[in-house]
Amino acid sequence: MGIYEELVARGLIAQVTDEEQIKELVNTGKATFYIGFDPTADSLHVGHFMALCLMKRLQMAGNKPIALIGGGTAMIGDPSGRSDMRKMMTTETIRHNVECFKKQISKFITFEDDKALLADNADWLLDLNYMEVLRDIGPHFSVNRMLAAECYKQRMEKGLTFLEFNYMIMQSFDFYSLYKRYGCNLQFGGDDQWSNMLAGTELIRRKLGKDAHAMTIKLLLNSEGKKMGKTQSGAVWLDREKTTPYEFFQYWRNVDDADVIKCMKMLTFLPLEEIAKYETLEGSELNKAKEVLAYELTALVHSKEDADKALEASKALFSGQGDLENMPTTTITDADFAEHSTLDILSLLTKSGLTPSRSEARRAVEQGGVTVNGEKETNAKAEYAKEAFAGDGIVIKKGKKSFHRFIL
RNA sequence: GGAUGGGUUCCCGAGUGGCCAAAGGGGGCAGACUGUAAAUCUGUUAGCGACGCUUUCGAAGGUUCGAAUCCUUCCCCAUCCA
Repeated sequence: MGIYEELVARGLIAQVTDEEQIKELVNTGKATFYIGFDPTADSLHVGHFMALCLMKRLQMAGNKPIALIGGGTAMIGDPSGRSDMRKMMTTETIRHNVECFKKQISKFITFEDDKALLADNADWLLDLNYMEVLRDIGPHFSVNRMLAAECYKQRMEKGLTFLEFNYMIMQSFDFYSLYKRYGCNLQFGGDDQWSNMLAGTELIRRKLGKDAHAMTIKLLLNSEGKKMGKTQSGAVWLDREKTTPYEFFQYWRNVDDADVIKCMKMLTFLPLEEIAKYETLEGSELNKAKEVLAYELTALVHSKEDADKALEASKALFSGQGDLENMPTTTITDADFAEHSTLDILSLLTKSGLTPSRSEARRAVEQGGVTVNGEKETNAKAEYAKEAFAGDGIVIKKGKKSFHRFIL
């Protein structure tokens, strides 16, 4: 089975420009391909992770990846599939984000021995001359066709600015530039990028008379058709400062039954034969698969140690085995007792981040959602003296899944 | 530039002088049921020293005992016209 067939079997491929040619290119390791990442935040998230995995898979099959950071395109903001305009980012923010991206990407892809390239489209986009671009590239884009593109559909109702309208042209120009510079002949991207990517292959054909290809990755959607990797508090980040390994682990441990196998196929490097075994599991048995999924991903994104710790902690919390060491913990200091000799439960809940405000903490307590050391606590005025934190400390549980430990 | 309709809480969307911290839905959180799943039902969903107080309805002023609601100016968005 070639790498292309494996990608298909994993359900990663959504659309391709020319299946036969791409298969040939990729299976023989002759592809020089790129995936673009727009630095819209200071950390990559799960969506990027899938793209990075894909790069890695293809790299292992002998192809050469180019990770393109959109330091230039981020100045515009991709309107694809969005119903409102992105916030314009300052140049400083973009520069900062680019640095963060570079660091994270290098963790996944080997850049040694020229096996991969890291590029930033700011290098060629920022110095463009407007008139030259208009005359050089402009004639090759039909506004009629652009407006018909799927990616602008949603914006036709709400309004689309000229700034964002240009995104497609810039992305096409990227592909064209990479083709000329590095012989990049294949572009990967999320399925929402399809229109932009096609425009790129077209530009290359028109300008250079050469064939380049595009291939989109299925977006990681859950069974309800929503993008995965999002929680109500934001994205699931790959940066441990923004999403702790434990939270990351828990996110995957808690996916829907219907999504486990799909996630395994798309995100992990487990052999397909092994995944097939999990596929036969049913009902509560699927929890095993979820545990494996969470473990594998945590190990990939963070480290094996982090995965072990997260697994330990989750066992300690949910099945009463394992030890407390790896649970999210806050150390209480004397300063915390400076004003009063005791700490009340609402302070503990907010201090730990279990609740965002004291009001919400109060609600949680009064509704019976909080336990302290395994005992339900419904008194919002409960207080704890310093001695209570001695030894193993105090474990506060909010709801079924959030825990926090306090020690001295 | 002109005309018209708009900007309400996390989102959508009611509300057109006091009964409004603001209907309803979505989402979130919690409880019951479960398998750390889904579905369902129930409660809850601005903040705080909490049967009271403070801040909120695009922004700033004003009228009024009292404003999300009325007036003025400004900003922004959509549609049509130019």
